[in-house]
Amino acid sequence: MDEQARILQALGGVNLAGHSVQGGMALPPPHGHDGSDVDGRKQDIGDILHQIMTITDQSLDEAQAKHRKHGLNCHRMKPALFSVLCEIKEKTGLSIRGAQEEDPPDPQLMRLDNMLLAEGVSGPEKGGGSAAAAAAAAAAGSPTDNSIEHSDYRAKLSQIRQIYHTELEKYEQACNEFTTHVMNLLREQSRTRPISPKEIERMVNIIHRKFSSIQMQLKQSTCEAVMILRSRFLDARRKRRNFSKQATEILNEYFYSHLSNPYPSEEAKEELAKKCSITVSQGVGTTITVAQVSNWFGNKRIRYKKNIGKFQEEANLYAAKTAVTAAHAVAAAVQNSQTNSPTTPNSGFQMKDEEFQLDSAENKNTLLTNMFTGGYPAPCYQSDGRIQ
DNA sequence: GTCCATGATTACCA
DNA sequence: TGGTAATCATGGAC
Repeated sequence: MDEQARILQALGGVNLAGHSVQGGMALPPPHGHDGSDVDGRKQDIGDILHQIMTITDQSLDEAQAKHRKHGLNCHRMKPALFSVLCEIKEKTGLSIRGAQEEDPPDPQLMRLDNMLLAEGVSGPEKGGGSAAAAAAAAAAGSPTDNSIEHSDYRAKLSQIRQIYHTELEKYEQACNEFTTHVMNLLREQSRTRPISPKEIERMVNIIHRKFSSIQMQLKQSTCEAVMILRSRFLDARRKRRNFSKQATEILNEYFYSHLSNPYPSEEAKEELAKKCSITVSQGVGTTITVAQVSNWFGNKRIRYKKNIGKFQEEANLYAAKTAVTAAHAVAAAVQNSQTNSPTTPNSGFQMKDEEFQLDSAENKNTLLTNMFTGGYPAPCYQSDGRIQ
């Protein structure tokens, strides 16, 4: 069965504008005739169908050039045939839509959206991702010494956010413009060829899907930029900062005054961390955590043990400093007529490493010698080894 | 750019 | 679980 015959069959049962129905085919009576000339009408319909089928195979310009468009539009059979063609096309379109619509949400897109939202790039601006920056910094173990880095991070994140939104706006604008253009074209063409509103809608959806994929690329690039930014600014390893001079002095004082047992307890570590962090409020240092104190002592023990000679001068220096501090304390005590007899520093500690014990014992002698040749009394120590 | 100092990380051990 | 040793990676002086 050829196309024309199929369409003619499809016309069966369709009432065209309330005209009479004959033999399953609704046909309008020819103007000025009684409608008995069936063969003539069939020929008429055949002609118009042929013209329509031909014109759909041609470009609009080509069709217009041949003045067919106007002729067809003015043909008395055009509205009826046109609506039938629309109906057929609608049925075809439905079967295509059934396979294409109702796509599940793309999990990759969802991940990207969630990440952009969490980083403060998309969604409402909430301080440019400072929460994310703070969370990452806290995870890195330095909770409050990141104000400068945070401001840099926020500035960069704000730039990313701005670029993202600008690009997104451009894409949306381009999408809208293109959609409008295509819709206008289709509406224009719908006067000539059978294009239903649903088909236009389907085309719009296709366009939106295409632009969505472009948007996804934008989101992916933005996420990558944020990840790079995070690793640059917030990665703990990259963010290593030397401790302040004051903090290093505090730690060294403790280390050299506890040389025979340089293993501060948790309480001592906390106290040291607190003492070191106080310098922050004076604006001269960085906050130091208990974990960092542990790291520092770990490194110090290893490096001291590896090269005692190198650290000898430093040890003497801190021994002298400790002695001075202790002398002041003792002087104050004497003034109060409270005669507390100082205990021997570092007494009663168990060494964890025999080799280290020997080295430290030698050094301890040096320290004590320095203390007493300098005329300073030994410092007072608490039971846990802390200086009073 | 090189070199050294140093804070952080990791694997391993007791 | 805390300490050691090796190593990485960065800061800073030169």
